[in-house]
Amino acid sequence: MHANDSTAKFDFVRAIVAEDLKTDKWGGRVVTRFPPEPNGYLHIGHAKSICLNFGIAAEFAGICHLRFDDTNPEKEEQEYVNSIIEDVHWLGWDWGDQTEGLDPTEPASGGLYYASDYFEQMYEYAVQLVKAGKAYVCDLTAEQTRQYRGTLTEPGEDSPYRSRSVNENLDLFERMRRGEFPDASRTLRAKIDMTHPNLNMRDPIMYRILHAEHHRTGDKWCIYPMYDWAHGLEDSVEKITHSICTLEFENHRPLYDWFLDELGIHHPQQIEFARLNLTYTVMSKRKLLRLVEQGHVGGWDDPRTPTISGLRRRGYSPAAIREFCKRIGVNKFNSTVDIALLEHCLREDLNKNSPRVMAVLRPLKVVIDNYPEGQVEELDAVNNPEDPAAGTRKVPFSRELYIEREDFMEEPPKKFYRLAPGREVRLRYAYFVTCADVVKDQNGQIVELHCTYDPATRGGDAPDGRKVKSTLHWVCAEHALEAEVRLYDNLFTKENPDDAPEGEDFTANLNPNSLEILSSCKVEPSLAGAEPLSRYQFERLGYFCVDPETSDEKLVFNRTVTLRDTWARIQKSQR
RNA sequence: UACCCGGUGGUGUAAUAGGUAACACAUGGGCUUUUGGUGCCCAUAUUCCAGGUUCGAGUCCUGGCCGGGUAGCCA
Repeated sequence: MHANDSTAKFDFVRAIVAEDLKTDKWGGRVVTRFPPEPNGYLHIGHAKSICLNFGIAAEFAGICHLRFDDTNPEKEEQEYVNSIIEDVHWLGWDWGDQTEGLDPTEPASGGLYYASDYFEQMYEYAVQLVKAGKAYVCDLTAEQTRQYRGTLTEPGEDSPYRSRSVNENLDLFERMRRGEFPDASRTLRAKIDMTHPNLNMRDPIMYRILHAEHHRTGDKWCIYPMYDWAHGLEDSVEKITHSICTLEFENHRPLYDWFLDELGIHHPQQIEFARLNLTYTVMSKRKLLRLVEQGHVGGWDDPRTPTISGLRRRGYSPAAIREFCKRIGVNKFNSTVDIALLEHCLREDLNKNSPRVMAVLRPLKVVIDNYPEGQVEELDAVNNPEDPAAGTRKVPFSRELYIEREDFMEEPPKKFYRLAPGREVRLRYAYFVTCADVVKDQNGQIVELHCTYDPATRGGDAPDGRKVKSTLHWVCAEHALEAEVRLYDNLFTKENPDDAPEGEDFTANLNPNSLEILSSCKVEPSLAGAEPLSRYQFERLGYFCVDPETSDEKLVFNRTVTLRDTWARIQKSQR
């Protein structure tokens, strides 16, 4: 396999698309779709599907529709529609005129679609099946329907209403639509085979009666189509070529095919792939909803959750998420991706693109004894060593500074390179300083350090060529801005949160230390007025993002991810 | 115990007519460094099992084992 071979490295879905293009199966068209149900917020697992569908469309000169699969009014809300539109767009994908669909009373146009726009068409298709003797109105209760369906190992039995005449079915179905019957009293079912080994084929329900207000169609309908009936029609109406979904719909494919074949309409190919699992987190809507509702996290956009809005607030970039989705690939078997890969993609992007600033999380006061009192210097600092075009900025320096508490040790162990009594280190972009004295309070707590500086090392280079083992970040005391910094760790303590003791569930593995709030951090003055969601690297510490709760009175940062930390690893192995 | 799908280093993937099992992450080590960051180099480790076909099998065949999905008027 050669790197310049343009046909190389297709995943199995792309291989199918490429083959279809080659054989001209769809007249050269590639039309995919991302069809979320607006009943929750999107998460990183959805991002995999979004990147797959929109990515394939982009790579093969096709188009991808954003379509809301809004066929269950009881669970769906406009709030979710809005958040999904925002998230897909934030991830960097476009579907044409995305503003058109924002008004729930207007039909969608451009590449934004709603299943609810097809309700009338779906109804007509259903009538067509009834007329063909392929669907019937059934009066069985939910409980009876289940009993008649049989089990995994036993065949089902025909419903007593299965042999109703076409005319009776037509009449009943129309009256269902008109609202003459109470909820759940009747259903429209496809007439297939109650003994079929695939349970989905045992006369599946196409419509249920539900007198519920729909977020877009209001009270126009009191019958709503089931997924299996609706989804293929949505795909067909939109002339989708490749209908890509997750593995649990594999068993539904025969039914997807059956409906479209019986109707004789455009018939896309359904292709199933494995959904994403990530270590140390949960991905199902149900579990995320529980975390939110039971207050284990602050909301759908809590920076600890794997929702797109949470990742955004945490400081993830769309590019990092897209790169991650590219690297994990696509397959047909369940797997769990190491969260370290996501963080790797994150650091890779942030390293290239984040401006550097200095911030001290746990401040320790340092006084430079031989530095003139009242003097302030403006020193040059590089904004991004990975990007010369980012330029430089000035940072103030004077007699009193803050350094990181953990950058000083009174009795340094082996391999600790940082400041210690009598030891010389470099203050980044400033001077070499040597620790002369340690001031403690009555409890023996270190409250202040006294140092001397070497004026000849201004900017951080020694003219005599002498070396120091480490470089510390610092913030000038007089000019420092106060900030709150929120440190995050994995939400769960176990790789697989579901691995819980008998009788307990994933919430038993919640990490009690997933959030630590530091309220008296010091950051350099250039951060004044930093915009919400803007990203920075705090030198030597990690990547941080301005939280939307930030204000003129209080700067608030979220730690996106730490830098790779060799020292932390050494410490860990020494214990 | 019915039907469907699937098993490649620790993890995620590649090997596209049967032809040297490769890449990334992680882990360990080294070099460079005004971030213990970045970058660069090296190392560890892989085809579920058993037969068969073949000069040659991750790939094809048979049998087994293991994992996942499915009994909503959810999607």
